Amino acid sequence: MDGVLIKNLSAHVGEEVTINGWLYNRRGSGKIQFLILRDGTGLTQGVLVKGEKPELFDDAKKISQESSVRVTGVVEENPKSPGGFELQVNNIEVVSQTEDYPVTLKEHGVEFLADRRHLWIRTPKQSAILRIRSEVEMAAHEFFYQNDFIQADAPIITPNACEGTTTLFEIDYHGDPAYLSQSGQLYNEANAMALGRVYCFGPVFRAEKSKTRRHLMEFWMIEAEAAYFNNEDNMKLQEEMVSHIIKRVLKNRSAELEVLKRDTSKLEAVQLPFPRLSYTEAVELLQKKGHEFNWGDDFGAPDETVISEEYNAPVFIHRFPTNIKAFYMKPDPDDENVVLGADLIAPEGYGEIIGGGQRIDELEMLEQRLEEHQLPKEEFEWYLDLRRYGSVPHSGFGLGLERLVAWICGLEHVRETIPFPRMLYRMHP
RNA sequence: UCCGCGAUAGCUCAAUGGUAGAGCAAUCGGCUGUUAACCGAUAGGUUGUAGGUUCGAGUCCUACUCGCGGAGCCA
Repeated sequence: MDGVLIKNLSAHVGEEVTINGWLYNRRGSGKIQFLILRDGTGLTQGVLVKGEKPELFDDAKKISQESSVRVTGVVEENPKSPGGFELQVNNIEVVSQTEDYPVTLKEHGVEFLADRRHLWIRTPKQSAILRIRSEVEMAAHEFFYQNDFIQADAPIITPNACEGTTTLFEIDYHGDPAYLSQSGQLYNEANAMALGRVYCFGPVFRAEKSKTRRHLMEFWMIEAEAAYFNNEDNMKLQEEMVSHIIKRVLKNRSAELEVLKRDTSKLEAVQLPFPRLSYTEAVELLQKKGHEFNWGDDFGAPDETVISEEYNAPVFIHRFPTNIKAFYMKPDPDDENVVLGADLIAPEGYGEIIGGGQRIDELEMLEQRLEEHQLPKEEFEWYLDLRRYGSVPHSGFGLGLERLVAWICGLEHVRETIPFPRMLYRMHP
């Protein structure tokens, strides 16, 4: 493919180049027109003057919104053009003419856009979000590699529930029931005993009928697990990762954050270390602020928002009551009523973005927990083997990619952070 | 699953129980530096579905469908 990407136009001033893209919009008067072009890397404009090329000028007038075009012209610097550079057009090849494009540049409602998600993602705001999502993903991979983690992906089809609590999507596995994974954690633990420090990154599925701005039925989770890490090591790893991701997005995606009108001072304010609050301290904070809350209850979304508003960085809440957490969470030796785990709550009311903790490494205690949670022991024999053969203290966490991206982008809803969201009552297109 | 709100032109929205309208998009025309360009004209409707109240229903009532927001659960 010949051509230059719009984001690289600044390196070609004075040269004739070809942009391979689509007609985003057209403006102009009777004698001059501006073709606003997009190619996925940005926007620029092609300029046509009637007096110079009357035939090309008239042909260009017939090109409709979102037609695919290859536009050739000479690059000039111009502050009035989107991106600061424009093309003095010499030739246009219409690759495909579009008829009746449904998504206009004016206002649309959520339902209309969601039904046309495959076209909605072409708009500047949506493509900016998706570029930031990609940047977050790359930053996470980069962070893990810099810290000697190996990517070891977990299976998506699983024979049983990971934690036995959440509702699962059931599938027919050649006659046997199987389930779409809600977490790669148990497999991560096995991989960590083999490779030391591992992470997996993939889609997970929750069939629960959650209907809020923070929930998807299918979402992407970055999960890490490290042998010989205690809960403190684990929290340190998490805050360094989140900090690394934010720094890289600020550095490489400032143009996209600007398209989203994101107040980046909120992101720049995030400093290490993140504040740490025990569950008990968090309960006291809520009570002090006049909220009714009893020790032993789990936090709801409004409670998380109240706590997060106290800080301008994500905040860890650690040592939750043992009986509201998953079966594999290790009790604190100093207080068996609480576990060595922590949730990371994002600022500005975005809620929990990470859940993690130290895992039970003693065989007997884990067997007892499986029984208490009424989980089928035979399905977990392989998991118990990890405690039989060379068990070590280990910790890990899972980060919800969409919630992190929603916070970084300052979005109202996680549905815009993934190209094709799967939500309660909506899985088209 | 529960609570609340909504559905009118392609889109975004108006319309005291009394002739369904505007902006944008579309189509046609005008305009030599536009920035969701602008200006003029044309066309565009079984008011989500079914029933009810009324002389008369977009408007009031009932049911249903679909959507949105929130709760719970979680990331």
